[in-house]
Order: sequence, then C-alpha cells, then structure tokens
Amino acid sequence: VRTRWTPKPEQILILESIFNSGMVNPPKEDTVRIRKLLEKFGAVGDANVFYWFQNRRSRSRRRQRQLQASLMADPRAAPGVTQQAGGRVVPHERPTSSSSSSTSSNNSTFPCSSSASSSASSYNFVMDDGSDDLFSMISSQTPFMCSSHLVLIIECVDSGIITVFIDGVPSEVPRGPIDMRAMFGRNVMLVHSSGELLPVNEHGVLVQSLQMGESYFLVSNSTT
Amino acid sequence: VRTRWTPKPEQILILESIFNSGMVNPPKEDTVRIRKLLEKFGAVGDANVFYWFQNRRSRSRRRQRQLQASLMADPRAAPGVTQQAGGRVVPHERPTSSSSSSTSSNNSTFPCSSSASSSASSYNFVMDDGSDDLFSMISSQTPFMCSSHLVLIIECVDSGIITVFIDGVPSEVPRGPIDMRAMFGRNVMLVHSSGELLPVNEHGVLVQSLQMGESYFLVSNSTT
DNA sequence: GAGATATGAATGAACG
DNA sequence: CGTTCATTCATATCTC
Repeated sequence: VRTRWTPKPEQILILESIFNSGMVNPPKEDTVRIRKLLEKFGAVGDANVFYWFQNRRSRSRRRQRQLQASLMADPRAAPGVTQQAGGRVVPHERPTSSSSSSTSSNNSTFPCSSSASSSASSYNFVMDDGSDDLFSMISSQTPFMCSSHLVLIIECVDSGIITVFIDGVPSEVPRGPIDMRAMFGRNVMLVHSSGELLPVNEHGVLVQSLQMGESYFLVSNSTT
Repeated sequence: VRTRWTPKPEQILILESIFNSGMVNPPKEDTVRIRKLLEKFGAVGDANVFYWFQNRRSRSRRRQRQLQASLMADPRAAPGVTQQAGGRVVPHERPTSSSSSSTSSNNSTFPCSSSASSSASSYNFVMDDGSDDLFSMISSQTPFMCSSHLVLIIECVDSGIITVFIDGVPSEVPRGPIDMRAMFGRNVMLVHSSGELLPVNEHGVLVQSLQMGESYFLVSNSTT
C-alpha cells in the first residue's frame, strides 16, 4: 500500500499563502524553492508540491465555474455560502483560504493564545540563511494559535512587504507608517502578538512601523 | 461546523436505480438532470450527486476487491454471504441493490401495504413535464412501502423499458408479453400493486403487457 | 452516550 | 488541464 503525503498545517498555510498571493502555477525552479521551504515542517517532495498546485488550480476553477453556474440559475443564491435548508449545495472556495478581506471588522475575536496548541504541529525550525530562496522563515518563534487558527510568519525577501497570517488570512503590509483607517477602516486597531496595543496618532496612523517578522492581530474597538 | 447532505430514502432509491441500471459514472450534464430529479424530494446540489456516484463506485469496487481477496484466502467462504464468526466481516454489495437474480423464488413475502409509512418521507410531488429530462416521474401516486422497503416508480423516457422497484430492487422489463417462467422461474407470479394477480396463459406468459408506470410484485405460489 | 458503522466530503495522486 | 481513483477525514446513524 502506497502512503501518500499528508501536508502539515504549517505547510498548508505556506502553500495557501503562495497561491493566494498570485503564484498559482509556480515554474519548476520555484517549485523546488517552495519544496525546500516546506521541508522545514516535514518530509515533502517536488512532486507533492507540483500536484498540490495542480489540484489547487483545478478545484479552484471548478468551484468558480459551479458558483457561476448556480448564480446563473438562481441569482438570489448567496455566493460562497453553503445553504443548509432550501436551495443548492455548492461547494465554495476552500474554507481554509476564505479570502474575506482583512476589513472584516467585528465578529472577529482574537483571544491570541501564544504557543502551539491543539492541532498545530510543533517544530524547532531554524532561521533560513536566505541564500537563494524566494521565501525564507524569519520568525524564531514557533508557530502559534490564534482564534483556533494557525499563525505563521514568513517573509518574502527582496521586498519591503511583510507577510503575516492573521486568523489564517495572509496579509501583506508595507514597511513604514500605516494609515490604519485607510487600510482597515475605522474602529479597528492592531495588537501585537504579545498582546500589546499598537499606538496610533490622532489621524489613525501608526506612529511606528510594523516590525518585520512580527505578527499582529486586528481587533475591533467598536465597543470602547 | 458544516452539516452534510443526508439523502432522503426516495433520493437513495433513485440514485441506486440509476447506478444499478448501468450508469455508474454519469457525465456532467446527466448529473444535472439527476440532481433536478432528486430535488423533487429534497434540497440537493450537483456536487452531492457527483460525490455520491464517486463514493458509490469507489466502495463498490473496494467491496469487490475485498470479496475477491477473501475468496483467495479462503475458497470455502460462501460468496455474497457475510461471515458472522471467524475471520473478517466483509460487507458485500449493498443489500438495496442485491443483484441476486430475480429468480429468487420462495422465501419472498410481499405483504404489499400501500401508502407511505415509517421511515419514508411523504411528499406531494407533481408529475414531471418531461421536457428535457432523461428521467421523469410518472407515478401520480405517492411512494409507498412494500416489505418494509420503499417503492417508487420512475420511467426512463425514450426507451421501451419500464423500471420499477420491487422490494427495493430495481427491475427493468420490456413492454409487451413476458415469459414469466423464462424470466423469473416457476412457481412465481406477478401481483399488481393494487393486489390483483396478473393472468398468465397455459405457457406461463402474461396475457397482457405490464403497464408502463405501474408497479408489480413477485410472489411465490409454491404453496398452492 | 460511548463505541462501531455507514457514508458524505475532501484531497493526494495519477491518468489521458 | 479535466477527469478519475484511492485514501482519509468528518459526521450522521445505529446499537448496546
């Protein structure tokens, strides 16, 4: 009996982030880079990475078609939502990658509990030397859980963009001051993974740049 | 937490009948037709139908392999019989679709009780207009129980074959006179769902054709 | 209501 | 790339 690869949660997050960042069909050389990155979290081969992206593309497109078809048939059908009673049951875009824009304000609870727990595998991964990889791990801290979602920090070298995963959603922000209101809307603030609230000036702009490799969480302050 | 589709008894019967009639892997357009038919009995989506056939094929094949393997290991094992004591308990082909040829004569009791009961859901389904569907509901009567099995009548248009469900087993018969002995063996007679015995001539051939859309039941007359 | 089973859903791996 | 198969996960159902 052949045993098949079972990607670790961290590996899935990495793959999803790369896919969602637009690289949906990495060329062979990038596939190798991705494989090397994934290997920090478990054994994986180039073929696995290749198949993963192939399946991801295929099923993403299939779901897109089905969604379109169902919208054609019944424009009232709410997109991306599995209807329990009533109409159609259409598998939507993978829940893991719910691209609900970062602007989702309330309803979001961030009881940020540090350190790995539950389903998150625990790894002692080292900092990447950043030799020839497109991606490199920069966080010396282990992945941890936030809102029952795995949070993992990776950085894309050769760019001023920091990629963090907030509640499973990859977010890319530029270095330097950030206009909170423009980027995330009102009544939202950023909290560092340590739990500390980030200060903003009277215009809602962060007084200091986000720190590369750190992770932050959007919380609603509508109740204050 | 997502709740999964739970097919209604009528839907399972329809799916089983299609599968057993040879359409084990319906193309996409037929899947849509099947879904539309199933929708008369409850909310269901194309994906559900797709998954159902995929699982049905897979598990049917697996059971076949397991059966073969167990026969290899122990040729004395009676085929198609679940072993109670001793080795592995191998589930055989689903009872609902037991393709034990229609020649099973005695041991069959058909206390045909009309009208739905027990686990059968009750529906007011309308006749299908038969516009562009491969299958259409032709029975104006509601599904009913026979031998504690749901009985449902569907017809495949564009064919001289009538499909009825007898005790859960889909049966396809041609229009016109039927040689009862050749088809079902001796000491067996057909009873209409109304309870009326169907007349046969001295050669055991039905004097009249089965009526399209009606349902009949095989009963043993070995005691007469 | 805990374990066993049945089965809908998902997905890695492959084929054509 | 679309489609299919094999395997696994998750949950509804059943039984004691």
